[in-house]
Amino acid sequence: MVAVSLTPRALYEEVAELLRERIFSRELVPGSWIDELKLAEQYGISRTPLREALKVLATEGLITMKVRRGAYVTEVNEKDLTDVYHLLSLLESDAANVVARDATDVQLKELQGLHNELEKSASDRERFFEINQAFHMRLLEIANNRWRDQMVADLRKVMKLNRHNSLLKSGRIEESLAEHRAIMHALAVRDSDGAALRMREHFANGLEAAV
Amino acid sequence: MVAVSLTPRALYEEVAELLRERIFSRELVPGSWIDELKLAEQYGISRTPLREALKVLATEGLITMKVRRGAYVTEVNEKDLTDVYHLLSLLESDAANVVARDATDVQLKELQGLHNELEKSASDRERFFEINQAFHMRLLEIANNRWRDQMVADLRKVMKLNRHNSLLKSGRIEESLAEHRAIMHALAVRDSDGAALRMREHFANGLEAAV
DNA sequence: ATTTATAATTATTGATGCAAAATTCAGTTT
DNA sequence: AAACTGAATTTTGCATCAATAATTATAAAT
Repeated sequence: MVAVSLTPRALYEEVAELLRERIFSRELVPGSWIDELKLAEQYGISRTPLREALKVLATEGLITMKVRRGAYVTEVNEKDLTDVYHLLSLLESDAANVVARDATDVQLKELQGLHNELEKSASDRERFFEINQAFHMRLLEIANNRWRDQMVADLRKVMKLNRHNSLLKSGRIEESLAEHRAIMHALAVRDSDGAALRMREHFANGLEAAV
Repeated sequence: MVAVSLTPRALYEEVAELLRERIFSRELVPGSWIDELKLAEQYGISRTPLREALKVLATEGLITMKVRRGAYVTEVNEKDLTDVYHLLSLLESDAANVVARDATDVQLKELQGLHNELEKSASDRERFFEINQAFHMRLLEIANNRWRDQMVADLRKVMKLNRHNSLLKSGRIEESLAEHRAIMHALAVRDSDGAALRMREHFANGLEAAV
């Protein structure tokens, strides 16, 4: 018996995901051209779904397509990273603003629960980042704007093109925790401007580039 | 002799543009399924470039794809419009903030020039909207963040899916002009927070949904 | 020897064909 | 009459094939 996915994705979706992984792992380095024939052969598929996958990645910004020349992995320079990071900060701080204003008490309690988990995980760096990510994801979900969610997801993918996406100095964990505490407090007392401001500060201090 | 474009776009790009027009003109109404075969026949092309065009539109959010079911024009409800408009306001007000802080004097003079044109066009509604759009475009260009530009472009496309995208009551022109004047003043005196605030107010008053 | 032009090779873009899946319609059964 | 089963039709998804443009290599001319 063969296990079959409940929600079968199209082949081009699967391929797009595989390519993302290879790009993020820097097996496909920024600037290098994509060899359609070679990849199709590697995956044992034809070039049609591969090309469809490439178009998806192109609109995500991960690869760049040149007419009649093919596709190459997008090169992001320092300015690109700064620009993208700026937008992430803008979008997530706005999400914090919205959540402080509109979230239900139950939702705020949920965030508080996640934050408490974070406080307990300061010693375990791996777990700290896991909970941290969960917190930000949940915040976005509660802000309830699927268009923003999509934009944040795409921007984060671009950030991952960066070679040194490990801004996670262990010394930063304590500071990061303090910033998170400030954000959570502002959310809890429904200080929307304060929540947005704290989130921007949190980003300015540079932890959130990771993940 | 046949005129040939200097930068020949790929066929799927051309088709994507044609489909966008048909969607915006509501010839293809939100919710209706896309008939690949029929469209390919109409354009006299095969299904391959058409399908690639559909994937581009899908990532732009104009159409939605269901596995093994096909694609339909995205339906945007009131909440979607509110959400998208909120993000446009956020991104453009941030652009105003950045411009007030970082633009060169020459660039600010250029914006002032556009604003002066706008003042003179209050009587001609057609021209007013034209100049208005040019002002916002130029502001974004000067803010100099290609990722934001891309996001704003995509969000504006989604706004155009709206049936009543004519929030342009003629009485609003005078008020809109006053708001623009306030924005321009804040930019001119490099009051970045003020510029962002005025831009948000301008959006809150609802003109910028048009175009 | 260097540069230009032409030919050959390589790679991308577009068309066609085939297989698989989903929807629809008809027929039968409860 | 309504509902369920099954076949037929429609449509999507993938593969293969053709042609079109670009790059590289080779040859000739200045």
